[in-house]
Amino acid sequence: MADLLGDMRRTHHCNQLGAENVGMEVVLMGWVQRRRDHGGVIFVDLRDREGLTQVVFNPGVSNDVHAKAHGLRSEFVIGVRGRVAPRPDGMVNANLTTGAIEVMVTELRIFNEAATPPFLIEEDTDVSEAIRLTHRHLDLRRPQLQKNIILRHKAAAAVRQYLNGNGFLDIETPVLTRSTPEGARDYLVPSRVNPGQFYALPQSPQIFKQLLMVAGYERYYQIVRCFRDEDLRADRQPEFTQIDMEMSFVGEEDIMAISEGLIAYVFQEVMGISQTIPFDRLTYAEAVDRYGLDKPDTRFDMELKEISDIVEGSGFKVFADVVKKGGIVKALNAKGCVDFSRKEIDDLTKFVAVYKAKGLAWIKVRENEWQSPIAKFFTDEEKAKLAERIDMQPGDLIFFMADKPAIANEALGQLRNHLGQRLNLIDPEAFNFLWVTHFPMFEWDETEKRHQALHHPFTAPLEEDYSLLEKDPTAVRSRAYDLVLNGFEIGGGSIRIHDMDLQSKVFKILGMDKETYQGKFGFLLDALQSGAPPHGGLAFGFDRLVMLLCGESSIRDVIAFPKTQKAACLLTGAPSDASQPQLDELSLRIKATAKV
RNA sequence: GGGGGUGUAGUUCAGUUUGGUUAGAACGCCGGCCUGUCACGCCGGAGGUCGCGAGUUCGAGUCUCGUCGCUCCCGCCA
Repeated sequence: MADLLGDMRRTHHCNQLGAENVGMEVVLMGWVQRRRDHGGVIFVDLRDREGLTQVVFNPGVSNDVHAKAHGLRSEFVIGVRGRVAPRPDGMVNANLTTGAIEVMVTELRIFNEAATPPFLIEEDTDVSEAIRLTHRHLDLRRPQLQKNIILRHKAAAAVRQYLNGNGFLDIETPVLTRSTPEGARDYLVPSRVNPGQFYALPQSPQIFKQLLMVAGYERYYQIVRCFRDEDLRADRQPEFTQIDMEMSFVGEEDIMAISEGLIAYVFQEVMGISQTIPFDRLTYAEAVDRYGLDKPDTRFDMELKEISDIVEGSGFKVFADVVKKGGIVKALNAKGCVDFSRKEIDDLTKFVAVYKAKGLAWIKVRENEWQSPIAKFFTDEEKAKLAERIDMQPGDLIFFMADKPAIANEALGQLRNHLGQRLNLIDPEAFNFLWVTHFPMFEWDETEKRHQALHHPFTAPLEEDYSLLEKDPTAVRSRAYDLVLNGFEIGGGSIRIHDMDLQSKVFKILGMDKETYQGKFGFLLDALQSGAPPHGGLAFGFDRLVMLLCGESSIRDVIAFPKTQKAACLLTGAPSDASQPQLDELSLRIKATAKV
């Protein structure tokens, strides 16, 4: 039978007591981390969310209490009353904040016993993630996870504090909303009172925050849950949290400045480290040119060099033909890697094949010669130009990629990241921020034979590119910007279109006729005609940001109750079947093929 | 939708290459001893549908086929 709390009340937490408390009578409560029973004296490490304190049961103090302590097991929930005593000489535990003292227990209450946990509740648990997620309430007891979740709270608190102080209003937007055709797959919720119709869960509050600007609220923010029914990744969950912001009467500079201030504040409050602002900037074109990716990891150099102009007339047909067909040839200098084995290079070739690259040419730069299957195809002049462009030095290993620009850049950019890690070029303590600006407005979708918005359809085009909207949409640059941290996109936003005619034109370029866009976005177009101020905003991926702050490699480690790769919750068993009466009420029928 | 990895005791793994008696280890758990440990120590013990289902075989943890879970990646994610 479990003891009741009664009049026992905690006086301190388990990371609080030190030499200055010696002699004090205290009450601690928490979980039994470990029991070390010496037959006589029994030591228990008592754990609460703040830390550990060693409590001591000595038969010399109380025989009854000592006998009761003999039955303690891992994860029992107890309260102890006792006197703080200094550890005997030589018994101080320097690894423990409270290691100078211990609590000599005079009263023990066992509030609850606990089944033997399926894994040890400790810092470095080696247990599979499936088991951790199935017993998430136990996993969440681990110090590492508690630290992450507490840090997440602190980050959210700092965000609110900063934005509140800068005139932003926290305004809630609907979770049951309308499906929008562009973008990710929606999560749908059937409407009982409107049979056959569905709400969609928001992929982001995009349109609502724009409507709030039209409505005159000027500065809005929300730490808000968003939903996308797409396949998962280590940094992607079906429901995730955004710091969503929007401002009126501003341009890019204003939003970037507020964002930098926000990030710097969060880093100062949460991590106690200051960030240099403003952050560096690159245009999309420059980022792709130098790093191959639109979210480059700028913690290390090793930039890509385009060599199309040097090799287009060369005797190496593979390169020359690619350039002739509109492709590019780029090089990556892996400094000092000349001794990579044939197998290592083969493995890297397989690595880039994942990104559709057809091959990976290479040159090993030795003291007096190039060791390479392709060196023989180049003239001395071409060799000299290559050596200069790529900064070849003896000891270098040069990789070449020739392909369509999108493939060559992506594959070589990913190879750059891969080598950066493998060659330990990355300072794991560093936080490198980078704005990427001037994204293209549209990209051509070959399968659907139409233009797609790269960002979203409400993003404003760059004014100087207006003239290109009709004749060459893919050349139009947008007023969109992403914030990149250590190679992760942690935020993105844009200046929005606040003019009805321009918005209609963009819808048309996206392949919608007037009837279609009036039907889907008529309410937005109406709003734009009713006094819409110039406005723009940004949304941060809060989970990713916290993941990087915590030094974790998966957002599941900074979300209290995450889902698996199949979008299931192993703890609750969601998703689950609906009963026939529920389905009937919603006018739904399950296809026979959906059931196994 | 596709590719890779993985699944054996409560947990982490070995055993699978080359099918062969009672499937091992560590930690955890249970019992005993132990008054200064903090990964306590010592002695003893319990614990396994080898993910699931078919098949091949005298015999399957091991081979074949299917299927499911977890995970990483590609596609997808405006």
